[in-house]
Amino acid sequence: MPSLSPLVKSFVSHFGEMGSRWGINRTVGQMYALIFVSPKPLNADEIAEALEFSRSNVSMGLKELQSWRLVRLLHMPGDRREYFEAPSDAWEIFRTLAEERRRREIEPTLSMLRSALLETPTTEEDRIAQQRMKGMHDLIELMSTWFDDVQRMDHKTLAQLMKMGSKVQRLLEFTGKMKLVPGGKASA
Amino acid sequence: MPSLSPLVKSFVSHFGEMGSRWGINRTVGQMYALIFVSPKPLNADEIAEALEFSRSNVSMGLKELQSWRLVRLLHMPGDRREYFEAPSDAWEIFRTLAEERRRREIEPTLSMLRSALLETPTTEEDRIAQQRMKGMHDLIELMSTWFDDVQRMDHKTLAQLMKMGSKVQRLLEFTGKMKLVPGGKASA
DNA sequence: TCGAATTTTCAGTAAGTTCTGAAATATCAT
DNA sequence: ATGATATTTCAGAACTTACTGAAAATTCGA
Repeated sequence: MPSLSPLVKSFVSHFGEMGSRWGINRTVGQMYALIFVSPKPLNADEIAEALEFSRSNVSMGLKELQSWRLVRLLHMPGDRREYFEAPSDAWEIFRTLAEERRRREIEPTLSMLRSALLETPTTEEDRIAQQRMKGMHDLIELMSTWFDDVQRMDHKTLAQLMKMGSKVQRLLEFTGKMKLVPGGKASA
Repeated sequence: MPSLSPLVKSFVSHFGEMGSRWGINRTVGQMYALIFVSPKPLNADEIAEALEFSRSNVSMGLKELQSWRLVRLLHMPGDRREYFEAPSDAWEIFRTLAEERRRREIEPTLSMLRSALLETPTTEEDRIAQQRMKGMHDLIELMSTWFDDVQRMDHKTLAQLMKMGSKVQRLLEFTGKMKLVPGGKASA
């Protein structure tokens, strides 16, 4: 993997920048980008060489990418080194990211909010604060369960739905005038 | 705003931590949390005192929050100081955040990907790299326009839709068997 | 078990960021 | 205009995070 093509170089460096706006750091972002576009799995030395990072930095970075489940570890027959590849399906990546962020950010926030909502407010200030926290809690929870739900749909349906965009609204209005038969089939 | 209640304190400090996993820094996260739960608009001195930050740090932080459009500047009659409040509607906050992230992260990424896709790949490696970038580009674009669309729906409908979750799928399957009349109404 | 190949750890340093106090600037009532 | 009040800027200090090289640990074939 010696000297990257300009195409790959610009992709890699963009992900470096973006990564650092995100929780992930610049070099880790670059490592991910490199693995993502690589036609074959890469080992740590190849990554270190291509990006000119120290071997140990690459080792740390790979650990982090694994903790985000963004890369998969695998072995090549007859080679003792560890190789890494990234899923190339964008939907899958998105799902993984969403799940991890949920676990790391959403869940802790929900649980903080829930315990705040259990307190009995003693002052008017606290009453109002709690009210706002409730609004935030409810929205996060709504989105969260929606996401769970939707995540279980297959790509095709999901894509179809997204392409409809706000047209679902009309559909919704229309079907509001029908009764949905309990068995799961609708009838006019 | 002297000495925060424990309720507010824990909310504020959680947002400090969370903020720093995000692009925003710890103190800015705390300032936002404080403004969000406050029953009335706050001025810079009140924030500095409540959180024990230097006045100048508060000034910088408020600038940043304004740049994210998370707080609104306002004046109190007969008071020369600037006061800040945060929208308390969680949906509105969510929309604002989504718009800002889109502008700062999604758009630049899309444009990087688009220009990468215009290149004619010279090697097999680049061909494959480009193919993966295309997958990523298409997904981001799909989500992006979907988001635009959905954002224009009113809260009620959106909430209704989200509460349905994956049940929309059934609806979709069912209506797939109907013809949608061009005029905008559906008929069986 | 040995030792070569590979990966991980970690202390120290480099680089980057956040925060402060002091000074500069702006705003407004008089 | 003046001065009192409010806000911003900015250089440097304090703190945090990222990165490296060297050493330690692990793995595995022979």
